[in-house]
Amino acid sequence: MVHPTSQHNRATGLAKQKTNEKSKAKRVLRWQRDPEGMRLRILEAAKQEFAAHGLAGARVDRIAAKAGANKRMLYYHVGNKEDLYLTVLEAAYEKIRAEERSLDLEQLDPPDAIRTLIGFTWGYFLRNPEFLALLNSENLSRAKHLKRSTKVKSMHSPFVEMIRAVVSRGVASGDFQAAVDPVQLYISIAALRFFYLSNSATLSVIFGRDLLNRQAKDERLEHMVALVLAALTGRSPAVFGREQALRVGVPAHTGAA
Amino acid sequence: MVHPTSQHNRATGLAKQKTNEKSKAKRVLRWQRDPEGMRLRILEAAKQEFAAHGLAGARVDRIAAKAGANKRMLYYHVGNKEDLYLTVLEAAYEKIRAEERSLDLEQLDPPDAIRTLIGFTWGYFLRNPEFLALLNSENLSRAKHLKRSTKVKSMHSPFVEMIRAVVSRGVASGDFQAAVDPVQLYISIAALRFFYLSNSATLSVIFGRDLLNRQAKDERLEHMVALVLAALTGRSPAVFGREQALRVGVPAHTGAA
DNA sequence: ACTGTATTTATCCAACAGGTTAATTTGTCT
DNA sequence: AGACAAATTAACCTGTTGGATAAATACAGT
Repeated sequence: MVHPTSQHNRATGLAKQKTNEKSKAKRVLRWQRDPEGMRLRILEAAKQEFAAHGLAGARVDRIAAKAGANKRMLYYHVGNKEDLYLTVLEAAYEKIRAEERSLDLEQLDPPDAIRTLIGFTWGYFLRNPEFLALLNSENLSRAKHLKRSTKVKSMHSPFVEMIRAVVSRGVASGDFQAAVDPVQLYISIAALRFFYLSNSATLSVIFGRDLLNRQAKDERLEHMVALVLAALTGRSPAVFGREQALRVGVPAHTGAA
Repeated sequence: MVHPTSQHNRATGLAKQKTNEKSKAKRVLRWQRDPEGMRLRILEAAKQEFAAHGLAGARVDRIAAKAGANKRMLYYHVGNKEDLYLTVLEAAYEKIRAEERSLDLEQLDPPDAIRTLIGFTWGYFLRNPEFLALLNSENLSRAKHLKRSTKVKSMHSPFVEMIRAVVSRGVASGDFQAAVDPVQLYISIAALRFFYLSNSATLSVIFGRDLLNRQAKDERLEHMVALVLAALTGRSPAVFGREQALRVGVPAHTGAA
């Protein structure tokens, strides 16, 4: 019955402060209006929930609880479950596109530009692991929702053009030997990081080693950069992947998936 | 009420043939026992269902219907939903491991061995698209089920060793310039194909072009082989990816995801 | 034919999940 | 202060879903 801060302490401001000890219980603790904040909390909670359980596995009640809100609020502020899902997806794309646009490769020499590009996206996905899951979820539904989103369709990644430019410069300068379809290269770079992170759970079980600790992640980044640069420059930058990989051999487990 | 062939025509043999028109309706059409067949149909149906909708989205009733069975049969023959899921997963791993073992690279010179390896796995995933979805599903649940499966954990892929051997030979023969950690290379090769196929739905929307038609798939295979071989040999095998990629430029859309 | 067990079917159910209704509270404008 | 819209809450409704029960049927051994 008591509205006040019913679910969470979503103290948006100077909310509760015992106020007047006499006034009816109803008025001791108050909730405040905060539509924008509420909407944001809902979207954040929904992102976590959808990322953690997928579209079908996500629970509307859990989202509400996590947002310190009421189920009715979701419908009031966003719409039904699928609307909510699409909104989350669109926000995720917007976020990554915005960060992508902040990257400037023009000053760097081609190999460094590639290094920077790979390092940047690697970092982004490490910082935003939910995005991986959201994309997988959307692919499971065969992009059904994305197709309906004119918003996302209009948000082109600047990376394809960046890659085209860098490769072009690299070929001209002699740094790179081969011309590559920038879309293919874009996909390949995305693949190298995406698969590793997205499938780290199963891969870790199969290989019997943790692929997400600091060292493993560093090694992976090193390997990806070396692989791509070796392909582009035609000069394998020393032994790539783990140093002494072949001489020393690889740990115990060596399954695969 | 009429048991006979109630859901499907799962004519396991010479099932219905109008038999004796006089005998009671109950006996006109008969179902036959076929435990092994039933189990297989259930697993196949379950594989499709789990691949299409994920673990949470899968519906036990749909699996039963698709298997031409009854819901009770699932519990009788396999167990509850999660048991069923794990069984499907284990069967999927068994299948790919079996095919993997059939691949013999020892006779081929190192570059051809790599080509063959990539082509083989590419083909496997094209022929078995459900496996992609199953793996994604399992990663969504952070390999919770795999961890419980001693079966899968003991099924090591022969590919890591094959790659180690091939790279080793390649370095010795001078075909390859760099030594690579075979596990990293294994993951990278897996990544190049997995991401492309698994994310083709969203990528197709973003790029505004179909990534799964014949030509696109051929180009992708070509690109993957070229990328890996260029990195290993240090000799970019001509322009890789799409011929004239840079000169001609790339189609209309060029977004990204 | 007779019987016990394996296999299969039809039916039911309690929990759950998404969505809706209606009441209550808050802030703002007058 | 009063009124009206925006925001929030609690309670309810209904179809679904995984799972369980119990009855029916088939088959093998005798």
